[in-house]
Amino acid sequence: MARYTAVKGMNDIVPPESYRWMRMEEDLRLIASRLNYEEIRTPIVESLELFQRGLGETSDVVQKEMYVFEDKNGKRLALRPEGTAGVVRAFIEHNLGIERPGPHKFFYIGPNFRYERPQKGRYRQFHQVGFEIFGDPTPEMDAELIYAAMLILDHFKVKGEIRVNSIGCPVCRPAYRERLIAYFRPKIGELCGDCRRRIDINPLRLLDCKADAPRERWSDIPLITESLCPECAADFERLRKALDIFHVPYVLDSFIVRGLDYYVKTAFEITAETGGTQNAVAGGGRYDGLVAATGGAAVPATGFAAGLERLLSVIPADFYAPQPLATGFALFDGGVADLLHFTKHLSHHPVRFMAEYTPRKFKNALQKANKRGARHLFIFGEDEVKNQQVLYKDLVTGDQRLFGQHEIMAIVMMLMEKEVSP
RNA sequence: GUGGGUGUAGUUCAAUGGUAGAGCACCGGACUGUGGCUCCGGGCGUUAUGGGUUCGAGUCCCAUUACCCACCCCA
Repeated sequence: MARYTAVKGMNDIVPPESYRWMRMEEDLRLIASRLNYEEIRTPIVESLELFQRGLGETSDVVQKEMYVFEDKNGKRLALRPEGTAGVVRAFIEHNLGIERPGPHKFFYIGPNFRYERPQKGRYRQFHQVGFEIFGDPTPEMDAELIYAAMLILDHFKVKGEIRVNSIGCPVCRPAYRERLIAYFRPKIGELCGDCRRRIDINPLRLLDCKADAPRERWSDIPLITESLCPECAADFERLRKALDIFHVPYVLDSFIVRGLDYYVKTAFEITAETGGTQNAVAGGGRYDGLVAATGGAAVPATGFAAGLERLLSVIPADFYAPQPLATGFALFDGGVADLLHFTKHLSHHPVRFMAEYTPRKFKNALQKANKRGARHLFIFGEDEVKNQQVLYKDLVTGDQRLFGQHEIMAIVMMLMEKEVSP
């Protein structure tokens, strides 16, 4: 019989890697909570229309990357390809903007799905953490958001580059769009096939085409930052001042664009050495029009998402050291009951412990403990059981001592002390 | 959707076209309650699948498939 395998592009997360995931997610939730972002959990399935509206009909995600299906009623549904649309829907549906005063800060963590060809750092099921702020129009809030992204990077000891841009608004972007088309039209013969197609659909995307590498080839490409309307230009200035106050190290990059239609003004991206070409670890910006476009009030919004696979790939390998393992063995049948009691008592304390109830010879217990990578060994042999004691051995230092079987607190204290200063 | 690379034991890898192997891991045993050993024993694996060439294919050719990498796109 053929063995079952995971679906292409969808990966199991198994030990020991799953431990790093658990810890990373714990830390992300903690950081979010401290900055007063509240968690919001939305379904993985939404109506197809929500994404079509929100992300824009011309985006690649909507056009060819979504998992779309019908339920038994014929309703068109989709696996979420990103997190923002669902959060916006929930924000509107539950009147979260009305019952409490803004600004409203939310975060989410979870899987997203896109039907793309997998490669390093890109999977069909991938995971994101996202931060979203509703009800605040200020570029200062954008700056605070970028600062939060920076805090996350710093926390995980990740060296990333923060690149910032303004991509204008419905007032000034159309004019820039025309300038760009006018600039590239005469050069159309020099462009790659994709860009020839894109020039009328989404000319902004020509800017980050890797095949054409426009920024190296032409030095006089019109820049969005030179075409901003007075309001966008002023906001961009305020953004930069606020970032300076936060001491966020950033570089201006006029070639940053966003793949999804809902973004305006502030746009930013964080790249890091992920080992592949997929080096964008996080990205986001302002999306003032999305809430209204989704059927809510005219609520300004800003946010970003970070890819967890990519984030984890740049977190130093030794960032999370597993808690030292303690292990217990009985040396004869009469020790098993005591070992069971010991397991039960230790389970109430924050120590990582596992027992094995097949009696072993002392030597074999040592070998087994070593192979398992345990630091601490507890032995229930004939002498110990007779005296209601347990033998403890530190497998690293070789030290050993006897404890009374009921001295659980003393044992726990010792284990925790060793954890702090080995 | 388009390219390129790679598929041999759980794993890492061998095997000039001529009998499919090793290390590690794993399981069992020996070694009287003190170490990461040592020794002994344990693997017929449709060499990814299906065709073809050949006296003979893990090896060469074709197709399929899976994985990886890249394009594309993005987190």
